[in-house]
Amino acid sequence: MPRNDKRPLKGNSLLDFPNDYVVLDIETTGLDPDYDDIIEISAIKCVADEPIDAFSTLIKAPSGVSDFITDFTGITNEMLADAPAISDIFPQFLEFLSDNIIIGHNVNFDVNFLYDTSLKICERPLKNDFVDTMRLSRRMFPDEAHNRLSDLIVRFGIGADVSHRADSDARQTHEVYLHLKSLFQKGGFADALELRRHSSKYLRASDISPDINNLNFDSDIYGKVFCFTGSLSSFTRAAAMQEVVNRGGVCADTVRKDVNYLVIGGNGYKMELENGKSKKWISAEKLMKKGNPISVISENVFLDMLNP
DNA sequence: TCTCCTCGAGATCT
DNA sequence: CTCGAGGAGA
Repeated sequence: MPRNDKRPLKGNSLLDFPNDYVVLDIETTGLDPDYDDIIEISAIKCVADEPIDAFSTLIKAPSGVSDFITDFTGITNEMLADAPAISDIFPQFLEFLSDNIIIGHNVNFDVNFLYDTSLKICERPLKNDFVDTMRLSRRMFPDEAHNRLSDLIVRFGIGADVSHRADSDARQTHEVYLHLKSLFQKGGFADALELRRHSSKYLRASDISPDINNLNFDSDIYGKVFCFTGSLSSFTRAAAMQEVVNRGGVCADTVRKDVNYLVIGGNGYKMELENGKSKKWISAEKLMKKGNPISVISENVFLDMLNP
């Protein structure tokens, strides 16, 4: 079910606070798994939230590290000279990781690197599910502008700065996780872990009633029935419906015999061209052939009707 | 109503 | 990558 063409067997992002897991962090030569290499892995195995084992190693980068990465992490080419190659150390890492849930900050970054490396070195995909402390904190602190690891360690009083070394960052990520878990269990974040499918209500034309006292009955819109298809570029569909009813017009959810105008949204028009006409558009043309006077108009024509 | 799809905006990782 | 808005079909 993972709709991930590039990594079809990648695990799922869990919205949960497990007790047993491996919290980890990696350092790399850059941001792109296709072009960059892992130069450090640190992982802490926890049972009942307590560390019981650890794995940490530097890894020799095939093409070395840039000055930027050395400045950013403190990892130099000299430090990597005696480090094991990825092919020598990765099987041990997979054995350490086993089938544990992975925890990390913006953990998709780490999981994607590890997935590709596992496929390349060990010829098997990394299927572990994972918990992202960034995703959790965004849900628990929706009003905060930023939820970087550096923000969270300050917010929770864990530390003043991140070192950008895997071992230290993994430990701080674990502290962040325990703070998030503790806060969640104290309550007040009831819906933070809920799957969010459709937060917005389906808009019904009948829900729109005039929001002004003086209706403009002089408009061409008065007494006419409108239906919309495609998304509008100038305003939301709700706002467009509001303009109609404020002028004494009526809005319909579907194309019916009594519909006078079908408005094709400007943003939707491109999609209509690519995927063909919408169902509403097609049913409007059928009704027109039967002799029902439905006008199919563009968003711009609709705007002209609003503001003659 | 419910489920599934597409799109754009915004944020984070080294 | 995740999320919200929006659309379509059953």
